[in-house]
Amino acid sequence: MAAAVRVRIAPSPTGDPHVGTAYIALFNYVFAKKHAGQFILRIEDTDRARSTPQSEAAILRALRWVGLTWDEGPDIGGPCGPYRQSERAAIYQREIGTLVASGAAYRCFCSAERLDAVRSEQRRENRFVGYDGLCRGLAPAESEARAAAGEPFVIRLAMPRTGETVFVDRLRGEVKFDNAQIDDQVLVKTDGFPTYHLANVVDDHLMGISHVIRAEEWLSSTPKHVALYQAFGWQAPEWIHMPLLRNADKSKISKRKNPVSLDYYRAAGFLPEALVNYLGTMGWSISGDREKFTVAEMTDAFSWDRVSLGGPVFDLVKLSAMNADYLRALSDAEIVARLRGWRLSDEFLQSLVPLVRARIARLDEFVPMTEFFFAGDLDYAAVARELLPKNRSPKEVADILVAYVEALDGERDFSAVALEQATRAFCEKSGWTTKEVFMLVRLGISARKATPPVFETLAAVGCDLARRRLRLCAEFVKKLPAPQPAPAEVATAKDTR
RNA sequence: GGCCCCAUGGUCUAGCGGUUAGGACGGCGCCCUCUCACGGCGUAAUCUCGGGUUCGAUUCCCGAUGGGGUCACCA
Repeated sequence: MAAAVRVRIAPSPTGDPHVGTAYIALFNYVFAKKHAGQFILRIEDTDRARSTPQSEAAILRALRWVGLTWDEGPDIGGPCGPYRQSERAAIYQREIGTLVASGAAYRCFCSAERLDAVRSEQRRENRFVGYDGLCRGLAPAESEARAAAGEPFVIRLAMPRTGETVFVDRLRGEVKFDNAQIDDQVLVKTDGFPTYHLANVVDDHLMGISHVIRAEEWLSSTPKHVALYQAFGWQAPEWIHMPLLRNADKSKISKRKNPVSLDYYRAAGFLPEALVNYLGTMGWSISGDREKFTVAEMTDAFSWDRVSLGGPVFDLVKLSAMNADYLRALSDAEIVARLRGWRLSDEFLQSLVPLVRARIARLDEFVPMTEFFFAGDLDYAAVARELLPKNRSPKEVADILVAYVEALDGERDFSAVALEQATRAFCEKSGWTTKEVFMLVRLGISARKATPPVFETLAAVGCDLARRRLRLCAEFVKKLPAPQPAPAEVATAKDTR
């Protein structure tokens, strides 16, 4: 008598659609389908400073692109809506009320300064770092009075101070935490919005989530969630923490060391079915000698017993090889259709025409002139000389390129006008001349010293490909030999290598 | 640093007490071939270490080491 399976993916719309979201979504999706359950999409936008509707839209689009469609979600509704946490404020308010009333949670009036001071002292003394519980002893009447008087406060969970919290992770077995090691987590922020911990638990319960399948980074906050379920008197779901995708150096996958946006993979010409297959081989195997499978085949064969917990390194080379397999299996006509759905669309070609029409004398010049708009990674060897402006070292150039990419990360508007404005601001801040930076950007995104205007070009290349190329370009520059130092310096340099 | 998780070639993995430790990517070599690629064949490369348990440990237990995560009014 297996209970109904209801699982969810709960992304936070605060940036690009993340490959890790697709990874976790895949396992949720497959598990749901395996057990004829529901796969739910819930948008966790309680960080009102960072959440954006554009990001939410991008996440939905990307998840659809990889084919992981949901049974309930903010766009299609369902019996447990709304599916966007920002629209569920009344629910959290109601639920936290019961916790405050029962004493399982309490108001905390401590200032950020005081919390900082407490924490830094704890850190200095190498002790457990967490809230010291000052406001926990406040008399209910005083707490009420101060709140009524308009004093700002957060609401914290009153964690049990003794004993231990034990829960079962489906993949690891029993995991135990000493309660004294668990912080009195903030559940409601000063702005009245719930934190992840509260909203997540309340929604999972109200939406009937049976299995929480999420990334391992959540493992150490699970005892807080377990404590919350206990405080509410609710039955906790089953916990399943998937291993984290890793960079080549084994650290948690990150945009500094790996393309991480699903939009990049689409723009770079990966097929969604290949990407999703590859993600299915991260920490999971269908059998000993097979690694190519569809989502449907993965569903048929799925079992948690086939999960391995060592954090898998995400390898673009291996992904590309798998992508090649999928590509070759397509018919000629299908490949043409894919190309048209990618960049060889009328729409994209038309967007390029204004950039080149004044620069071409014959049609045949269009292709060579626009070649880099249709490429993935570029080779900078031919422009190596140009990449080092006068009096700039390889390291300086590499650093400025990386700084520029990071500045671009905050850019929501990727139009030529906005990009020019942002880039000029960047130059002002960094002290580099626009002449230097504009040329470096041009070289980075095109590997050419002559192109249509940089910002139009940048906008057309697109932010995902552009970021990838600029980072690669930075790496290329870093390896360039430094310009010839003055002879005197050579004579005295002894620690060159 | 405290707490928690993890550990098979460079990478993804199979293995669930006795195997010549299997497959894939990548590397190298050969074949195919007008070139390149595809394809085929071959090859080098792995059980982190130390204790147990056992007739026997890659496999089970403990410890060490190493790696990772987490310690926010971000998720």
